[in-house]
Amino acid sequence: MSKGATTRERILDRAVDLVATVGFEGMSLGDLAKATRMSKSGLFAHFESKEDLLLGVLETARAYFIDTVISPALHEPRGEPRVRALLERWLAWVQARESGGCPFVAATSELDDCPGRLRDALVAVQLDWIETLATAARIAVEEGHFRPELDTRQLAYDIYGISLAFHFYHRLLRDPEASGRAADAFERLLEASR
Amino acid sequence: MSKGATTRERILDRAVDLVATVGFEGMSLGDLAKATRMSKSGLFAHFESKEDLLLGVLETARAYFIDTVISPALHEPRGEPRVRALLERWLAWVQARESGGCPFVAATSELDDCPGRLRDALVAVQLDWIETLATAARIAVEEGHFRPELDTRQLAYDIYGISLAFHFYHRLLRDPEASGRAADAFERLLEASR
DNA sequence: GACAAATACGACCGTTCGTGTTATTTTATT
DNA sequence: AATAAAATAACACGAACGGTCGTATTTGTC
Repeated sequence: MSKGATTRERILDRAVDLVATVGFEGMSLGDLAKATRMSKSGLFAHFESKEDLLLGVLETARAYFIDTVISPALHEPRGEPRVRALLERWLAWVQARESGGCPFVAATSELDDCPGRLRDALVAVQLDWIETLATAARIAVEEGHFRPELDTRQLAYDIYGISLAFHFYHRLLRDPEASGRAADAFERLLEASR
Repeated sequence: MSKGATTRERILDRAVDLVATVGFEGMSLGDLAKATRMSKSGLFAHFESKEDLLLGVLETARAYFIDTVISPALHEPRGEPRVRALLERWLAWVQARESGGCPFVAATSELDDCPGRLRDALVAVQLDWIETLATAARIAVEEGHFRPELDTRQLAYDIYGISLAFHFYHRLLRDPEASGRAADAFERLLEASR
């Protein structure tokens, strides 16, 4: 891989963390230059615009999310264990990124009213995640772990809600019981799905 | 009331909408001046700093939230009807603010990592809301609508999750079924609480 | 080691940021 | 109608913004 591509990746890696902390709008090229110890112009030469950079950030975060949340969960046995792994990995993903939390959650509030490629990319990521949850639930129905008439898309919604509530309790309220609350809600949800 | 105080309120009213759309960091004094058709300096004379202005925005939004969500719900009969009213009014509150959604949700992602008076004020608002939910649930237990051993703080968490999932489905994904999903989840939650 | 290409740099553009200071207009009181 | 006070505007400031440009430095190839 060329040196340029390596640098570009290094920039994007740093940018993912920065964006999660200060948001998409909040990250300036100057900040990112400082964080990567490059000059602003040298850094910017790797991208054709700031939007292009931010799209790169989103794509990098997406790849990282797939690696740390989705792929490992897909190696769990089909059915309920896989559904369980998806939520648990997501909670761990939020807790691991101690500063900033989930970059997609952070991005949502700033982008939900800003039409554009960036918003489209974010919607795609979120729909994909919800689809992953629903599919895992459908497999759990096929495996006989869940009731046959279960509305799997509704289950995806429910899990999504548990996740978001955890994110807010944990990161804004700093509630030490956040993960306990999430676990409690999730277990009742699984119970009701069987 | 003096003219100055009137103007200050007018500014804050406009600022609440603007903040919900572009976020706390995203709203500049220039934007707000344009929106209120005032000069930047004439506007700024009503506040001693931008943080002071933003605190005013938060307080204004809080008062508005109490008027449109909490107070009407508290006029509903004690017990389950009141719990139901709280969620329904919250969903309506999000849908009514077509641009920006709930300003508190918008503010959370930007402020959860920024210690300061602004964050403290936001946490207070959210804790107050959660406490309101939990109290309404506790009353429903007293009234015999809900099971005596129900964990009412957990119920508040669950409702919080349903609300947030609605916010994201509705505003980011523009899912027309968002409110149906929320209603479905809520009815099951109530059922399980009886 | 020479040379072209890739990469990074410092300086700088016009604009906007938050925030002062000063002047002008509007309002309230006599 | 005159005047004091309050409210608004005009203007300037230094810093930071996204972005450009010409130049220097590094890199890979012969």
